[in-house]
Amino acid sequence: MLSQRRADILNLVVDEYIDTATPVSSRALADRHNLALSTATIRNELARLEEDGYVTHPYTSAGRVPSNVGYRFYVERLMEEEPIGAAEQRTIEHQFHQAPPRYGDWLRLAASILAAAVGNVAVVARPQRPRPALRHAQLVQLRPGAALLVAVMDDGSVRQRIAAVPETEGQTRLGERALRLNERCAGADAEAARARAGDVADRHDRRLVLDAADLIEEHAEDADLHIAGVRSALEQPEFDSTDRILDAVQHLEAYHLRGTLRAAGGSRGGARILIGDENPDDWLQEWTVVISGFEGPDGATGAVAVLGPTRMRYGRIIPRVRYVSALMSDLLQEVELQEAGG
Amino acid sequence: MLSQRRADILNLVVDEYIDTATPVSSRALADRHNLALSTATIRNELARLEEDGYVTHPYTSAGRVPSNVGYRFYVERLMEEEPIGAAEQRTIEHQFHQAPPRYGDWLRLAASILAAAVGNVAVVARPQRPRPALRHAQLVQLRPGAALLVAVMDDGSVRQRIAAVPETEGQTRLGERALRLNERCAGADAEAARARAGDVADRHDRRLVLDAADLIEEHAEDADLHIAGVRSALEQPEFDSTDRILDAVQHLEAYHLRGTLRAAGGSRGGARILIGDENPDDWLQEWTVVISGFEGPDGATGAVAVLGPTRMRYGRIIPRVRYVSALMSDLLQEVELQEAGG
DNA sequence: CGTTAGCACTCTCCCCGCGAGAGTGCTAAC
DNA sequence: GTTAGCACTCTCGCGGGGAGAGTGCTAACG
Repeated sequence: MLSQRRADILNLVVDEYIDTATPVSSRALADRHNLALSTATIRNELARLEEDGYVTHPYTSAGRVPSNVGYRFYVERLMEEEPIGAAEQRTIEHQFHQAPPRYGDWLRLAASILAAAVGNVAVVARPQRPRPALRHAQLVQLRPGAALLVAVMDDGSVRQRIAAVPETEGQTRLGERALRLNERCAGADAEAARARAGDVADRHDRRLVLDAADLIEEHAEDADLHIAGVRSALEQPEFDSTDRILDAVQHLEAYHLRGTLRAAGGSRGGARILIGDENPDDWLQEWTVVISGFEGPDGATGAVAVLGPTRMRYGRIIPRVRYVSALMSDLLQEVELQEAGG
Repeated sequence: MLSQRRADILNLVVDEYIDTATPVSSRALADRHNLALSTATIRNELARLEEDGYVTHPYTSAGRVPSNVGYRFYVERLMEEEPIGAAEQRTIEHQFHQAPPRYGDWLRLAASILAAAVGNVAVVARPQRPRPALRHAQLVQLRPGAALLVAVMDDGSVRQRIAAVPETEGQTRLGERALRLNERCAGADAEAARARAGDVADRHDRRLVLDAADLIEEHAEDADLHIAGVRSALEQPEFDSTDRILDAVQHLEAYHLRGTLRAAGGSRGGARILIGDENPDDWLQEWTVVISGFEGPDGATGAVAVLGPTRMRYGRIIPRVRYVSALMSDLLQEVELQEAGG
């Protein structure tokens, strides 16, 4: 285990590096923080820390940079969380309550607020039930033979697919089919719906029941992910080359992030932190993900996450992810509604 | 008007510049295309073209670069459209028919295919009716006092907002309210719904009718825009500095593009082309937008667009935008459905 | 009068070298 | 165990300078 002094030094190294984004020298530590030590002694300690893998050298005779191990230790033992002041809390909550009534916009707003508070990419995933059931289905005719099957789930999520229908039937007949579909499948999860398909005599109706079952089972649209703060994240010095930026841009879109977030999972209440190579994804090897699950209505769970370079302000970001996550839970309990609107 | 020879030279300048992305010299024109002219003569003609505003000089003694006026003339009079070969057509249509059944994925696929074909940003906007009517509404309780109002429109689009409901009512009672809401508003557009609100005695029911009216009126979610090819576009030489890339990234997201596309409008059938400063948006001053509207079912209109630097391969891109747009119309008429799926 | 060769001039781009500066590791003294 | 001193290393920024590409102009040519 690390001696007290060495831990202190590591702490300072990480703090300093997070702040300046340049390798930290023994001189910087001696000057800026009043260690009662000479630079030579500090250098010795730094050498030991490097032996143990907490810091690295980009090249001989540059300062030290924390390693993933160093960050991990920092997050678990050293870091001081930056409290969310009363003013900041008010600001955030105020923004939340100015929310537009549209649900999607509201989630987007949440992402923006968090992104602004932490200066990195923020992601908010719409709460969903693990195994949602069908609330209501609609058929919207596209053209003869094809209709859009729109399914509203009991967690409010919506899924759509193109379904085959008899060529000869117009919207009226399709409406009747939708009615029967609802009678059969309302309240059913995928399994139940599929089980019920067997009893259906009409071939097209059966097909629709199976389509609906598929739809229930499918993952929700990626539109259910809201991303903000990409620009501020990419303005950080780690993204100096265009290649890095383009790589990041490519991965930082809803469609791809879906999988990432699912993999990272949501530890309800707390915040899960994945630093650099702790991430399963290749492209995240130099990123840190801070993620926290929150509770939506009725067993649904959503997630709030921040993504940034491993050199991120952990002490600031972690409590804010937790805070916004908790706020989301709260607001889904007592949503402040503007009485105006019409 | 331009003399034949001068028009020829302009044509070559634009072709060459599109190809190489470097200012075009008189020598390059003389060498690569067999003009029976000396470089000196070409230089004279270039000087005249510059006087008339068709080309510019980045600095004294560099080659010539087409101006917006030059591109405009090129697009209208000079350019040769690059035909879509049988093989390419097959490839594209094949990809389309491999579409996953989910509607959103299908639109996304369309954007990807187009983006791949043109090497630039492609956008596909879901078809929507100009004044949709409510098909069906659902209430999903979030918490006491608040519910998610989900509205499925008759063009298949879906809108959601948070609505106030009586604190004391659970999902069952809300279901009854939803039923009444549907009875009152099914088939109504925003105006009709609002008109009917007056007749509703129950205060909360009335509030819901008005909420529904708002929802009908609102623009659809930005999730209805599908974007692809950002990376390939940003790899082009015009995006050499990180600032340019970040600016582009910031604007190239669904939320912001919505307005842009609406402004550009969709000329059904053909393709509308906005070059550089012909674009209303500030950030598009060095972009060209090629946009084409397509017909969805039942009076709904969608749009297909390509965005790229003004130096884009017009002759390639324009017919492909038209083609994909037409394909979308066609496919919404005779969607090929895989019989498998369950 | 249009076309062309020749030439002087200009501007960019890239490479290179070099010196300043920052930091380390090591050694020897305290 | 701590510290001062020193040699050594590596980066970074700056300026010079030459090569190269291209133009505009002028004068000659058919």
